[in-house]
Amino acid sequence: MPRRPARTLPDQARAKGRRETYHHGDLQRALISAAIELISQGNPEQITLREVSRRVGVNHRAVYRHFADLTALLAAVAEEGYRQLVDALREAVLGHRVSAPQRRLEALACAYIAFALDHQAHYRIMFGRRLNEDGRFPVLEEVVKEAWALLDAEIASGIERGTFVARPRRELVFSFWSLAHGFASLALVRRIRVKRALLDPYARQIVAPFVAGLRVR
Amino acid sequence: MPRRPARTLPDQARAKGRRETYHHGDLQRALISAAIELISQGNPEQITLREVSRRVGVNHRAVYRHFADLTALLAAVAEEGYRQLVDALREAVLGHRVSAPQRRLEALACAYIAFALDHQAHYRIMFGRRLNEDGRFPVLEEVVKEAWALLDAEIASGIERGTFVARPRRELVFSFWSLAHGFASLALVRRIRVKRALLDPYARQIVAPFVAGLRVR
DNA sequence: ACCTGAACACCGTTCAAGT
DNA sequence: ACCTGAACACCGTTCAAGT
Repeated sequence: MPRRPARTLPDQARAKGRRETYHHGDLQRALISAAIELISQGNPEQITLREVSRRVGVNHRAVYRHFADLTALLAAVAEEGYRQLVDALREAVLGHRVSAPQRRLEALACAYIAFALDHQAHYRIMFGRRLNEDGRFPVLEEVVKEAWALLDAEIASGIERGTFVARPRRELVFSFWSLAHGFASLALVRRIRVKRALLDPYARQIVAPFVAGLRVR
Repeated sequence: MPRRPARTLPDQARAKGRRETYHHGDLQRALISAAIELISQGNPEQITLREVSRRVGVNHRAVYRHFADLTALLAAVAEEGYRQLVDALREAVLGHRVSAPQRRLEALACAYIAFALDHQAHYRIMFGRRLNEDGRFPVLEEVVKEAWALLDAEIASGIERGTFVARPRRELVFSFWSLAHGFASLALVRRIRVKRALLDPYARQIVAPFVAGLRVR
């Protein structure tokens, strides 16, 4: 458990020996981190305002300084998750710069699904509920678009090379995303049972018909 | 709101003019129906033991006669959902008895996705959480297998006809299911925005690369 | 500006009873 | 057998205050 940084406690407070629960760091950041740590081995439902603030060491009311409500905190957690996902996907593409478009798509699918399985609760927060129902979290939408752009670039380059069929990219990206997300999501609820060690070959098999269908004939 | 069947109220109770909240019908069935009705226009989270029992007109403790806990009620709701899904899928296949295997798969995908969109909260209960973590609901697993069997039969017949590649059915079924579930699930959280009226052509486009990839070359 | 404390209206679940 | 009622330990959120 990360200790509160003993930074700028008001002198009065320190003198009185009280206010030990004041945070005075980046409380917003601390709350998000605590929430993510809280679910690192567990369920999304474990994120409650009260538990998270307890972990950070502040009154549960303090959360409302930085988040309008529980949904806002969850949106911030989701946002951070999408950022991590984008990083993971980017790394996967970078590791396959010289591969054929088909292999690159497979690598992308593997990275995507591995992320979901390795961050189960986090992934479920990212995709389990409509968090942005009223359009309150535009930044969240931005980060999602980054992930989208990554997939889109792969499809685009495959089409450009003449390897993939020249269907509208939008369709193909959604199709690929549905496939990867569907597999990940079914694996998370154990409708598909996969051993983590065998994930890569399994994921490749699942993606295979789609990738084959992309080939120009 | 369905009224309690005025059946076998104990005479004493009737005489005293109390016990009006006794149910004395098929309370189990009534609770499941009330739960499903409760979410027919709304979120899965609206199902609470207290609200459901309120709707049926019994004390919230009465639920525990028929369900071990909230999860057990949700499992029953999910079970009923899978039954309805199987019916919808079966109807779709029956409507396309004479079509080519590719068209039949497309029809199946459309029916699947339409079900998810038309029963959003119900679908999210079916696929949103691991309900059967401890293997407590074997019947639930049975119904899921029925859905599986339907998809499997389609793939099998396509392979048998020599239309689909002879890959292991397990792989192909999971791949198809991932695609359909992924699309449905992304549509539910609005990561994919589809107008309900345009669902069928849209779904067909999403499934197209997969179906193309199934073709023997 | 930032945090607290008490209060409100909800939960699921347990225990001990009523008919 | 079946249902109730009070109690417990949780929630998210609101209001009014403290420093």
